[in-house]
Amino acid sequence: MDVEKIIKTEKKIPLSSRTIIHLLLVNNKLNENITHALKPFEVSLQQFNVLRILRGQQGKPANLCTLNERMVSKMSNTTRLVDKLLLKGLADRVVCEANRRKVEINITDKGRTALKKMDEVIEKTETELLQNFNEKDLEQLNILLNKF
Amino acid sequence: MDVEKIIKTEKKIPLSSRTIIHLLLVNNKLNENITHALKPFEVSLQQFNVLRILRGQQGKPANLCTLNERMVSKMSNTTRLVDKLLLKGLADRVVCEANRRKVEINITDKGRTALKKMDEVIEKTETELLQNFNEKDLEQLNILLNKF
DNA sequence: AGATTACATTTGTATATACAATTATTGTAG
DNA sequence: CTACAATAATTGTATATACAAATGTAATCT
Repeated sequence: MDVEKIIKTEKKIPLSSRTIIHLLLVNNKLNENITHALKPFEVSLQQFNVLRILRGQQGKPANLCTLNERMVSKMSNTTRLVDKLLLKGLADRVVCEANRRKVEINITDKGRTALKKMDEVIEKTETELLQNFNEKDLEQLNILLNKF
Repeated sequence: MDVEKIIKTEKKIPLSSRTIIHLLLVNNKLNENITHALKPFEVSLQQFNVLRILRGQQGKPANLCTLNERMVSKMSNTTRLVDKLLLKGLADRVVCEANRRKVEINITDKGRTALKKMDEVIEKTETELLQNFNEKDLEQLNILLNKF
C-alpha cells in the first residue's frame, strides 16, 4: 500500500500526517473486504459484531447497555441495529422481568448457525488481509497500536 | 489502547483477529477525534479532504473524477459532497466549456481561509493522537502498514 | 406518599453513504 | 451522418449513522 500513489500526490507528506492517512486507508480496505465477505449473509459489520457478542454471552442474555459497552465501534443507536437482527430471525428480544427498563437479547439457533458460516469467511478474509504479515510483524504492529 | 479491556472480553483472541480489531478501534478513535476537531467548522472529514485536494490543485480546477481518484476514502457520491461545499461557499462549480460532460470545481477564497484554520486544529489533533509515538515508531508503523 | 433524579431504551430528525439507474455529452465505427 | 459505445456527472432509493429529545421504569430523598 503506497500512500502517495493511492492519493496521487507527488508532494512529500509529513510523517505524522502520512501515518494518519495510512491508517485511514488501511481501515477503508478492512471495511471494504469485511463488508464484502459478509454481503452474502446480508448483515453489516456492526450486526456481525453484535451477533458475536451475543454468542459470547453463553446463555446469559445481553441488554443494550452491555452490547454498547462491548461493541468495537460504539453506536448511538443499538436498538435499531438489534431490530435488523430480529427481522432476520438471528436474535430475539424480551423485556427483562426483573427490571422492566431493560431488555434481554439472545442469539437464536438460526443466528448461531449463520454466525458459524460467517466465522469461516471472516477468518478467510482476515488471512487474506494479513497475508504479507508474519507472526513477528503482527506482534510488532499490535505493540505499536497500543500506543494509541 | 488495551483491546481486551475495551471490548470487555476475558477470552484470548487469536493474533490475526486481534490485529484487525485493534486497527478498527484505532480508526474509530481517529475518526472521532478528527470529526470532533472539525465540528466548529461544520465540515465532515470527507469535505475537509476534498477541500485539501482542491487547494492542492494550485489554480487548476478539479473535476469529480479527479476528486474521486485522490480522495482517501472513495465515495459513491461526490456530487452531493461538493454540493455541501458550494452551499457553504467554500467551493464553486462551473460546467467545463471544453468538455461539457465535465465540471470544474475550485476552492474559493473563503474556502482557503477556512481551510487554513482547519489545518491548525487538524495538526494539533494529529499531534495529540500520536503523542506516544517517536520518530522511529512512526517509521516502523508506516513500514508495517505498507504490508496491506 | 409525592416529587425528583437516574437509568435503559426508543423514537424523531437530519445527515451520510452505498448502489443502481438515469441524463447529458462526446467519441467512434460503419 | 447515424447508431452505438464510452465518459462524466447527477438523481433516486434504501440503508446507516449521529445526536437530541422523549418515553417508561426504578430508585432515592424529604
